[in-house]
Amino acid sequence: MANSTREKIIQLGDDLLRRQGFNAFSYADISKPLQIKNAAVHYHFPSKQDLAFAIAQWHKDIFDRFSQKMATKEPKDRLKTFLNFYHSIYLSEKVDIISAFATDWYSLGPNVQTEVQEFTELVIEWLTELIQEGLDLGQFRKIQNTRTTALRVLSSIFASTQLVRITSDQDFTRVKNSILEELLN
Amino acid sequence: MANSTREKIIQLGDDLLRRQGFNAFSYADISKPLQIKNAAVHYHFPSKQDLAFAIAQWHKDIFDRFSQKMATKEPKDRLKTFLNFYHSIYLSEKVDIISAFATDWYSLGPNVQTEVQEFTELVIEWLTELIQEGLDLGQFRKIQNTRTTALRVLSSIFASTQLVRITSDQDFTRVKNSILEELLN
DNA sequence: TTGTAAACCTACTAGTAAATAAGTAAATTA
DNA sequence: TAATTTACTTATTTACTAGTAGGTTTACAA
Repeated sequence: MANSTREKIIQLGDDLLRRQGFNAFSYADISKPLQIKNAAVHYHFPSKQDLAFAIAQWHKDIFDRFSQKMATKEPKDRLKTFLNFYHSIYLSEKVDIISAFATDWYSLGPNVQTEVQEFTELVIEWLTELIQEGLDLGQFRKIQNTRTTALRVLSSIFASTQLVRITSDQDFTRVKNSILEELLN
Repeated sequence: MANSTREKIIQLGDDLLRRQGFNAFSYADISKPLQIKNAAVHYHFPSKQDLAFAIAQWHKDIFDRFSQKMATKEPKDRLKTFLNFYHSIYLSEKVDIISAFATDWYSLGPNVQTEVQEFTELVIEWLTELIQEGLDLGQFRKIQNTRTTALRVLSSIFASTQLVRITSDQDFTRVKNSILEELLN
């Protein structure tokens, strides 16, 4: 199943969405590299909205597996893994999936928007819990409200994947390290 | 000059770019509301890249006037005005111009990219100086390297204008206040 | 063996995109 | 006043867009 055409379309669609934006790629950009016809993509995803929905779902699944795998690790390491995950994103010239969806927000159908909202809330809550646990264990420093801290960590990381396109690679590492320094005791 | 067709096209183009994205609007979206023909837009901006360039330049000019007007004010007030400026952006359902350009980065021609890079560096340097001054005057708390702090302020604000599209309005205010709290003595 | 459904393909439509050529009216300049 | 430039319009081109109708192959089941 992992290498089914459907899966390949989702992965390539995700790549294009995050590298170029939702309105900047077409079904042809997907069918050509996969060496299938345009209509084959439409067979799996009748409309582009259906594809967007599937991509959102896919990320939900990935994050679910990620958070389950991380559950046993301690907050400090979970945060580091999370930050490193985004580090690898910016290296691939892509932006984070949430910011990608956010910028193309008004091109998305209501069901896609709902799916993205659910996924985002999942990530924020995961981060909030992580920070709370870190505080309880004395690994983190208390700065402000945990959700606010979570939002700022997320914001900084999201924006960084975009900002480095404009400024320099160094700037990402700078921000990443400062988040760690700020939180860690 | 302020209400010339050229100026109107730039302002409407900026609005569309930041609300929908570069690839999500067409010349028709500009010509229709202005009640001119499609070709009239092409007269002023032969290609869409020319329009993007003009929008970038326009923001450079605006920021130039902004920073000149702010020059006499003290760092604390300058920062507050800056944050409030972005608060008004998110209220208008638009995203910041830099993140808008960043997400559509690979749809932009090299000269537009250069212009955006120059503008971004201008803003970062302005913020860096502001923070340094605030530190010298004892208004701000030293957290880390000034450029890093500037990047994090910028990142948080940029991402927030995007994130609030997905989550709630409250989350923006949360982040905005936390930036102030963190910096101010 | 026949039937059926999944996973395609060929061929097409209707609409929209950016861009251009050529013409025109009004204002500006020589 | 004549020539030129500015700011458009009409009309068209080329290319691409998402999406669909209907036919074909393959595999698997009854």
